[in-house]
Amino acid sequence: MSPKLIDKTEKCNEIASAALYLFAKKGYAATSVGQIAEAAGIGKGTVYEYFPSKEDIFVHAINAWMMDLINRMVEKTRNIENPVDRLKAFIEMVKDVLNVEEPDPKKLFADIDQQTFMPGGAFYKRRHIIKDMRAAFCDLVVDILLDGVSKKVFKPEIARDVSKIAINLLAYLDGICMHYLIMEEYQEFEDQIDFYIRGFVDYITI
Amino acid sequence: MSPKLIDKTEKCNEIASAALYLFAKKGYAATSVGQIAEAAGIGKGTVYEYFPSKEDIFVHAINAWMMDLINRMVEKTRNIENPVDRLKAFIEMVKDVLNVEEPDPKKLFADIDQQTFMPGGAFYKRRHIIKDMRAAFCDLVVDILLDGVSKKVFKPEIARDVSKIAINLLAYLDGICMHYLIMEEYQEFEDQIDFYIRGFVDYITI
DNA sequence: AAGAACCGACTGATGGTTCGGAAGAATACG
DNA sequence: CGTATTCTTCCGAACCATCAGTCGGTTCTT
Repeated sequence: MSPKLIDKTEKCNEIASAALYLFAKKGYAATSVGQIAEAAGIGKGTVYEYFPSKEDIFVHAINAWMMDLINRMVEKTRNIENPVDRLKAFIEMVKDVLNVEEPDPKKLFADIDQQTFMPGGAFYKRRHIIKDMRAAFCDLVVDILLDGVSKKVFKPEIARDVSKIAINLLAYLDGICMHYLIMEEYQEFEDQIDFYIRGFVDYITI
Repeated sequence: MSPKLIDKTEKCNEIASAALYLFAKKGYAATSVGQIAEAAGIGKGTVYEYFPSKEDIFVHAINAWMMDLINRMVEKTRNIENPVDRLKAFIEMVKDVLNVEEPDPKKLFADIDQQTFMPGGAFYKRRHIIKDMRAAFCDLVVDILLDGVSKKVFKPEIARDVSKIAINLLAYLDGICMHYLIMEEYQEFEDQIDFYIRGFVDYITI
């Protein structure tokens, strides 16, 4: 009637986790379902007991990865009292994400864009997932900024445009990270961010 | 001895141009060599008389596209006297690029990143092409800024950090364009840029 | 007639998805 | 207690579709 019961959710996570590692290592297209199965220690057919398609594995894996990322960022910056330090800690985390070697995050980013923009891509009809992720990052920055305003460290007038400012800061970080990933000069990358953030902090602090 | 002579270069450009249209419409992976041949009005085998591989078609097509883009930008901004207007004209062109409908540029950008970051990608071992393109854009911005300094419209002290400033501006534009492409809200996009540029111009003008 | 230009059928490899059935565990029954 | 039954879980061989790239031959120009 009801033999061997398995925690489907847990197994899904295991498969997605193994898959994420491969996606980050070789890219989505170059990773076959057979390799995912092998990495997860199961048979190819079994994968399809837990996911209807390769695309769904990607969506699940990326979703978990991004959620984890944003959670860690919120956690790490939550208890920093000084708003300027908190902002800088956030930026430091953004920089750190890029320097993970083994499962290479830049491949994940490239694949996410690909799957978001191409018709038929895994995220093409689930763009809301990507949008929600961006919104979560934006919320964190807004929170840091408003915290600074309430502590009388940042100018009160930035509260009015706080979401514009947050989006612009995130856009800059996005762009400069991309610049670094292409140009591959870490020192320049750090200098650029320092230069920018100095101006930014000057602009928002009282 | 020397029969039918064809302008190889010209034919290469024709094929690449037909290919670019398809790449921008359906993406690199979803475009087959057969479709490129059909679009160019030739047979599949003929394509291989002009290009050794599909990847080379992509490199050639993207190269031509980016060159044309940068040339048009230089051309359009060359004769604007007022440095602030010139800067704004440049930004206007960047915005315009995103709004080309038919051969969708965002798919090209996604494919370029893909082919640059993935081992074995068309640009993976030719990253210098992408780097050079970015450098060309940077040069244009630097030129605009220094022109403004020499015309006593922009602060003289920005000359020292002019290349840092240019890269940061381009990074911001990159990032905010990506933001727009994902979020798909044009009004917000324009407001964000306006907001940023107002601050930027304030910061650099005397 | 020589060689440049062209062509599309063919090849070979790849990889997502399906499927028929094996292995195993809980229950039902004799 | 042992056997049959039933349903879950697992599996990898086989199926199928898709192309990038090749090749042998045709057409065209000089």
